[in-house]
Amino acid sequence: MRPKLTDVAKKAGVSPTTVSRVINNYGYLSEKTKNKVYQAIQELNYRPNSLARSLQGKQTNLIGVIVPDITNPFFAELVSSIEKELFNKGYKMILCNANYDSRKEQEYLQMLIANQVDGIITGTHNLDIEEYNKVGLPIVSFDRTLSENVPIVSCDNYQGGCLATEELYQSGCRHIDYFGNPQSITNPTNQRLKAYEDTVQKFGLKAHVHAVRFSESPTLKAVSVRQLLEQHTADGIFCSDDLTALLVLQEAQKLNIHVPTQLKVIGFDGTKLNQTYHPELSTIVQPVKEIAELLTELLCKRIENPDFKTETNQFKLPVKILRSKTTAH
Amino acid sequence: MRPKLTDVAKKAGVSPTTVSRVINNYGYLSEKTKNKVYQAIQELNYRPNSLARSLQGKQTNLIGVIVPDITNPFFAELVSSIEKELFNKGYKMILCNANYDSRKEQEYLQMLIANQVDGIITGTHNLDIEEYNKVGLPIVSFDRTLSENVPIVSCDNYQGGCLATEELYQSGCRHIDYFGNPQSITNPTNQRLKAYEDTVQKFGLKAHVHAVRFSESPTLKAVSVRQLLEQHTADGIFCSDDLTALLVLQEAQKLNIHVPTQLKVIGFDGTKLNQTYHPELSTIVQPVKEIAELLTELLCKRIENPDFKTETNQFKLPVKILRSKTTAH
DNA sequence: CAAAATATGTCAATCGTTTATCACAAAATA
DNA sequence: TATTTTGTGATAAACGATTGACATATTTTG
Repeated sequence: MRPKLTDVAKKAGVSPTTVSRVINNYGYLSEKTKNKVYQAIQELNYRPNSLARSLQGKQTNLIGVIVPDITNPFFAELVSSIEKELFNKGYKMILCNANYDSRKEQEYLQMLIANQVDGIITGTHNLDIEEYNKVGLPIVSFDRTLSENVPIVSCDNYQGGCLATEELYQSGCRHIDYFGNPQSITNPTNQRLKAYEDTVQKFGLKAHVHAVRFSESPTLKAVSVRQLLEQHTADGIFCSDDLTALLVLQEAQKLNIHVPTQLKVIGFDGTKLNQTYHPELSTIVQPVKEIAELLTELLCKRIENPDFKTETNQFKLPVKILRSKTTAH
Repeated sequence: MRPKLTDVAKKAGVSPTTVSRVINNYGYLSEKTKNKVYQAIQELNYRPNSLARSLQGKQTNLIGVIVPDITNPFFAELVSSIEKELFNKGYKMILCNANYDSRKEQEYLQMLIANQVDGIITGTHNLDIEEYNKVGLPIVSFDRTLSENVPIVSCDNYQGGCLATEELYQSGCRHIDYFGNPQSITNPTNQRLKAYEDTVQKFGLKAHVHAVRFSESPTLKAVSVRQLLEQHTADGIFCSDDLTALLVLQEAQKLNIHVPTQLKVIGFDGTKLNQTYHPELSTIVQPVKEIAELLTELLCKRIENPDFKTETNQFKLPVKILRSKTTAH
């Protein structure tokens, strides 16, 4: 049996009240008793039962983090950054992999509530916004519009879309295709598409939009990509994420379409992983660290003060373009 | 304020005891009252407070998962598989990114205990084994030796090492180098090295072992790799993980060393990510799904029955070789 | 119709900790 | 010396749910 507060009291030869006072550091305490208690805690390897503390009114220091897919390097890096931030602030993370499955997301949401998490960071949503409104907990969201009063952090998707499209144009492309995950209009990542459309129009070009679902298997995605490449119509492709861009590069190579001379490609996300293992890929780099910092910052503010409000609930962080070989001219 | 059991009772017009009976499904209950209660639960969006339940003696259904680095695709896939398994069994995961930092690992361990997790899966350890013995909770380990009575699951690292080395030899390599993360002898992944040494010896070749730390930055790793390649001594390299193998391929290309004609390369891990985006890389594929299944299976057995024992505490799962272009001849 | 089974309620203890209140020292200050 | 400050203990009520003991209906069965 795990030692409890009364065991520590007995060991230290003081009252339970005193032990609690030492742990929570309030009231009058002499150095001597403090040390006695600390020593007893050490010897028994005692840790206060979080459940009991939290039940009594203290925070749980648990944060629920919901993402669609942790095996996607972008989310892995985001989660890693969030975890770092949370850890430094004394919070622990319950990771929920929703897998683009609304039932799972719903179950996780209920579980997080039941486990009395102090707050939730969500980077996915396939649920009715209503479900999130019912939660009654501090929430912040990454790249998803949930509700009026849920802060939403994202990179400047529109700016990224412009930069990417312009890069292709300036590298000489005149028939620029868009490959991307089809999204609802309210989804901020949809701004990448919007920016693409606006930008090609600005240059007097036509938009060619192709939907490729994230959730689809890479094999399936590859087939769609291949079909498109076989038409040999595009001289530039803007992919809404790097993994799709890599697929395009792969299929292009198989079809002996030379990049960047015959076809230029640019992606989106710019994970460290890709920067290291695919430095040739031009891409739009999301400021993952800054996103994680802002998400946790906003959430913690809300936890400390539930009435915490900012003028706006939309936070767009600037992206950077990484020009490399796949858009060289 | 979140509704509680008594609120549900009031709403349904029954006693708190009855509500509890409905939730926990025991004693005599009429369909009518059950429905009344269910409806009240629905209307109030009530969830029993996990903290209170667990404090009362029920399980927390929380499992701590400790890994060194979630941004490493291998661990991302492992964590993803573990999460799937746990979710299906009704458990939730607290993800701990230890970052090769023993202080952080220690803090996380304490936190998991304080949060009364039902069990721990650990895939890293930089702590004294003693720390883990003190835990007094069901633990299972991936690829790390913790203690006599902690089950340890890993792929058959030795078999993998043999397969990899043999593959290089059979593809014609006669000067085979080993690039890997230096490990303590007790670490099961060290068996990859052992297998390499045994196998080259079997073929009458000399072993050439080069240490490259996982925890080092890719840039630093790349430098070591480059230095080695510049010597142009090896005609085959066995890397103890795929990421290092990719680095070797990259540096080889920069130095105009052609793979596989001048140099053959084989990695280890075989993540889905690499299989998709680097199908050219020959590698040893770890059975991630099976590892995750076994880990959770063993842990759950221990949770249900703390005295659960198996004849052995070492579980080695067979690996598969994936022959591809980087070892073609 | 009596006995058993079914259905619900009341009450209280429990889990481990926090925290307020009251009490009573001993030490420091006026 | 009288008073305040400081240090400690004892006691009890929370937090929200579970569960056992017991009482009391109502319904079903023999």
